[in-house]
Amino acid sequence: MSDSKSSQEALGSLGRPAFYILLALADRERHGYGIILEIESQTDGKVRIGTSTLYTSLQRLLRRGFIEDCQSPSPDREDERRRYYRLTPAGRQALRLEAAQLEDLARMVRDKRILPETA
Amino acid sequence: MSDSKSSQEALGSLGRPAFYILLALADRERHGYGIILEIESQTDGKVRIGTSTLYTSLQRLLRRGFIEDCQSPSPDREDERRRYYRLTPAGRQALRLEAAQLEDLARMVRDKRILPETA
DNA sequence: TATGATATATCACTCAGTGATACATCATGC
DNA sequence: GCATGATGTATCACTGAGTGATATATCATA
Repeated sequence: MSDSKSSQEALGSLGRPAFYILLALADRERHGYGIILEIESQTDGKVRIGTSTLYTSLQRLLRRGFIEDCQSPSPDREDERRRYYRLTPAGRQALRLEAAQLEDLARMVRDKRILPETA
Repeated sequence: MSDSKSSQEALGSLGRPAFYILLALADRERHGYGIILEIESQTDGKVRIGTSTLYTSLQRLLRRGFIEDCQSPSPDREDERRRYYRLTPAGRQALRLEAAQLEDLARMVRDKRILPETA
């Protein structure tokens, strides 16, 4: 094999659940359970993240520096159990990168005419 | 947790490399190395699948019944080393499903205005 | 007949996703 | 007061996907 040097990787390291999570945090900070509900809402109930997926993903995203803990947006009258997360600049950057790749991919799909209708 | 019954899953089981592979096989049968080149070509060299990723993915896709072996499209003057693959109906179905999910995701990205430009 | 591109394959490792499970707290009705 | 269901966070153990490294064979060519 030649593998033209720096091949092997370059595929974007975010899994789908992780991507949904970052996307849910794109516009504002949210707490874990709120992320689940946001994803469910945004996808008309089609995508449901389980709690194990959510919290293990959150851990990994924290470790990678893509998200960070933050204060509740409304500190008064707040549920004490909640833990809030927001995107870091690195996380936003990663999300942009993934989003761009996704757009490319969606374009490829359209070009290959896989779907009956794409309009 | 309540988890509203049939949660936990529903996320589409195809990883990105696997998706690229199925997409490369959407219009015609190809051999392994040809799939690598097709992906590289379709993405302007941005996405490069390594051989280990390719062949282990092909094995899994065979096992899942998403692709199958087939004859060379031009049996005369053919490289004996090549092994050709094509989509099965199940594979095409899986690809359509993934593609539809991808379109939804791309739409969500556009709605959230993650990218500076989407037009 | 050496070389580089083409071609397939496996191993071992890592990491992400996930079902099962546990447990705490909030809001509500009885 | 207290049971209940929704809300909320967390961990364990398992599976499965992706991948760098490596090996090997054949093709085209110079």
